[in-house]
Amino acid sequence: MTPHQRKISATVSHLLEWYPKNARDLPWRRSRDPYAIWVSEIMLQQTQVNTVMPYWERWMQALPDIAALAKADSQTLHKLWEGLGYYSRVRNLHRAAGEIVQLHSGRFPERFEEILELPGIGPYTAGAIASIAFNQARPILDGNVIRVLARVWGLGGDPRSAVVRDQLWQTARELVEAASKPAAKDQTASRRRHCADLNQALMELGALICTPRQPQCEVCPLRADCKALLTQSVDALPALPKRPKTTRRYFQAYIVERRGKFLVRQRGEGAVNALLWEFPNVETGSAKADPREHSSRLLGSVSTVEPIATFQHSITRYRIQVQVYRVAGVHPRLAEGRWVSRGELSALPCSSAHRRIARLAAEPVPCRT
DNA sequence: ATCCTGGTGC
DNA sequence: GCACCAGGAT
Repeated sequence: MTPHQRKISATVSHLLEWYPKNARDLPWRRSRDPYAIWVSEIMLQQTQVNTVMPYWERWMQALPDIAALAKADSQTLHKLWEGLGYYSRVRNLHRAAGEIVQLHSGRFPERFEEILELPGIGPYTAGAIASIAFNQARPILDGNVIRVLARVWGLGGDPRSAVVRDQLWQTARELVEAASKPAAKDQTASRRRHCADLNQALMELGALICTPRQPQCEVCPLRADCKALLTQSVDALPALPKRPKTTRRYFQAYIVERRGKFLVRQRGEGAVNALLWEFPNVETGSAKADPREHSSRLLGSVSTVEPIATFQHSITRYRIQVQVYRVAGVHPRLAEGRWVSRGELSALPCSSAHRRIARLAAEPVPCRT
């Protein structure tokens, strides 16, 4: 046995020992249903556990199986996803459910290659489903696992470079394959879900102990195996490249209310936040752009334009300032969009920013003094 | 306030 | 190699 193989095997033992005692009791971990695990993995892409939990519960309640998802309409799905962001994920879930019904008789495929074919499922998610739902020896590599492996093996260099990325995948593969083979010293009945547990342990360790900042190396199950700890380079690993600087952008949004109804419009298929509903808005060049000029250009004609609020939000690398105005005197014939009641508005799927504007719209018009 | 985080698809 | 979103940590 080479030193490398010994390290792989020690890491597997330590992780499998640690995981059952330290894993969080997350709702999707109580399920073996590949559908439930798939939904959780898609939600967990780019989104944190605490955010996902209520969404997953609601989703599973509303759409308990693949057939229910396949039959659901786009508006229901977007409403269930509202606020999670990256809305292409929900469209891909729907398309994939359709493919599973058509191509796999409604049963979630078990072969890795077939899982990987489904829309919205890449190498990470396919590995996660194969290992967690079906206990197959498939590696996973997400941000958490990259951090753990880069530190334990002391891998410098950009983890996104081909060389380091291949090293990381190879290590992840060796770990899960080692977990899949019964160890000489431990052949009790407890050896069963070891591929599932090993992969989840890697992620859980990254989430709870081997964190980006202030990792808890003192209590880490891999502290005896960790190269970075030995060489005091934990804080320097993984060596991620700096993110590009954020760009400031400025938007104005208009609350147009007439006879208790609000003017809203639906975003196009190819746009950011595709198919979501929004208040009329324009991107301007600066925070000082004239709201009267921009709103009348967008809405035909306006009488009064009153500032309501300003807030910030972020999409990808953009830092966006939204100035919200209440606009009166809009000709319903000139303004494009749909007029909806307060109740209808709350039923339409919106991005977080426009849901926020909807809350402002619901507030009573402030009295002028 | 200012920093940081994250898989897939094109 | 970039676009996609909404947060959390400090």
